[in-house]
Amino acid sequence: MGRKRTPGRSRAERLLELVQAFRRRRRPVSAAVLAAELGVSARSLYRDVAVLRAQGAAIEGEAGIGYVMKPGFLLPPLMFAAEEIEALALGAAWVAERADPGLAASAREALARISGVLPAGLRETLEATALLVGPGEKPAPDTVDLAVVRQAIRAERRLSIVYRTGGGAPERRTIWPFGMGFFERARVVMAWCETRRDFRHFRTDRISECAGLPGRYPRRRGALMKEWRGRQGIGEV
Amino acid sequence: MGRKRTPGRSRAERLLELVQAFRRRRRPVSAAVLAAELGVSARSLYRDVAVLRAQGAAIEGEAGIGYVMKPGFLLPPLMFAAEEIEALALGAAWVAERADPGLAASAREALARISGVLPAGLRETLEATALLVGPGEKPAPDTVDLAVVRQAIRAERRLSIVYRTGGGAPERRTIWPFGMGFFERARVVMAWCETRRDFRHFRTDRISECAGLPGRYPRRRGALMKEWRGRQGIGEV
DNA sequence: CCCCTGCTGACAGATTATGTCAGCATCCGC
DNA sequence: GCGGATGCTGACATAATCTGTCAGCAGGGG
Repeated sequence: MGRKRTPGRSRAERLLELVQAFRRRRRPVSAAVLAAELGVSARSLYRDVAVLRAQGAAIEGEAGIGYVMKPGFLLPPLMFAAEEIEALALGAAWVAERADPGLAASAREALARISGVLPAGLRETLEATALLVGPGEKPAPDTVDLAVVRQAIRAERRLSIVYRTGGGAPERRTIWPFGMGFFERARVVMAWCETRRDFRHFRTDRISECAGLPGRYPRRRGALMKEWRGRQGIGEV
Repeated sequence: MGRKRTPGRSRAERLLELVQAFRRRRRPVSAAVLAAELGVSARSLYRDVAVLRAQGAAIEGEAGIGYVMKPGFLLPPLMFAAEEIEALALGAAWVAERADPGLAASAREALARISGVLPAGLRETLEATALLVGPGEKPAPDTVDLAVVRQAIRAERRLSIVYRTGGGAPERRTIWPFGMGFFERARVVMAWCETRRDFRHFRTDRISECAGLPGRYPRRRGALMKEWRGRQGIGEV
């Protein structure tokens, strides 16, 4: 039963305080100490830690030791040359304009995050950027969400897709995706095709279904990429 | 009465999302739009704004207009998501591949700076990015250093260039550059041409000489850009 | 004048947060 | 191995908070 509670600040505020408390320390801290510092019970502190972890904070807890938060939760201040900011803004603008909607949104989101840690002068440069991406023919819209494909690439997971080849009927295939290529008029998934036992490219606008399969594929995607590059006669990037 | 509620994320999470939503925009946004974006009622959004203000966010609301958040909120943004890093990497790769050498180098440099603040996992994502820019026809190389042009744009300085039009002999012109457009097969400087007393585009590969003149041109480049947009029938970005 | 928009108060019901208690697992020093 | 410190989880009951709806006021722009 929640007997003694001092309303105090809101939970959101307390969570931020907890982050600051972690950042202030280098040595491990016990939950009891932090709980006392924030004026809550140890149980609540465990819950708060769980929330921060769910948000992506790398908080490590060891029994008998305490908690340590590794850096990389909040974005630290960043400094760039003006031309570097313009280069980032232009690249993000290109992605926002020519990639699939999910990646486009991510580009805008990333730029917004960077904007949040820039000094005032550079932020103006970013907001008033004069570098524009020219209009042009865009790739046909996709049926499936390419974020699913990218997720599979990152996690090295097999995908089951339904693909319509140039002149044929749709076929179901199982692939090991390891890359995605962005051309001016098309996007392509690079993969090892289990069905064909060879490397294959799949235009994203011809994929009508796409579902991740459980388990990883048995090779590293870096190795697949390297082998594919060799076959393509493309050098290292 | 709270009738239809989708549990969704916690309030703390939503508040951070709201900050990001503000940072993503430069133009005023209405509470209704933000509420829809966050999946919450307008009333709740007003409450959220009140909370952020209490935390020190400079959010300005004007009746009939909407909200604008001024920069300088002490709460830094959260770390990038994996897909955001991929979006940045892809954009930078495009710039590195398709822009002029100076801007390409800046893009790589900017990415290196970002890489420096990433936690290990994200740095791997960045370094082993699976998103590639497809090969394609690149713009013809330039004779002049476009960094000079960009510098002039940033500083709103007049430029003296020698330009070769489609079928004519090279001419010297004085221009007020306010933007640069990156097309698939060409790069273009957008400027007000003093000689022609009108807006003009200049393909960068046809500029054979380029030198900054002292002093600023008498208009703000943002205003020039806006007017040019109006003439082009291009909406706001 | 009308519409859009910010802003506030009230209310009731749903959701969440919290402390207490109890127990298990893990790491360290002894 | 033992004991203490510590992380971690579940259950439970109560208090606090959150939320949407409704209603209304005020300011800005056309």
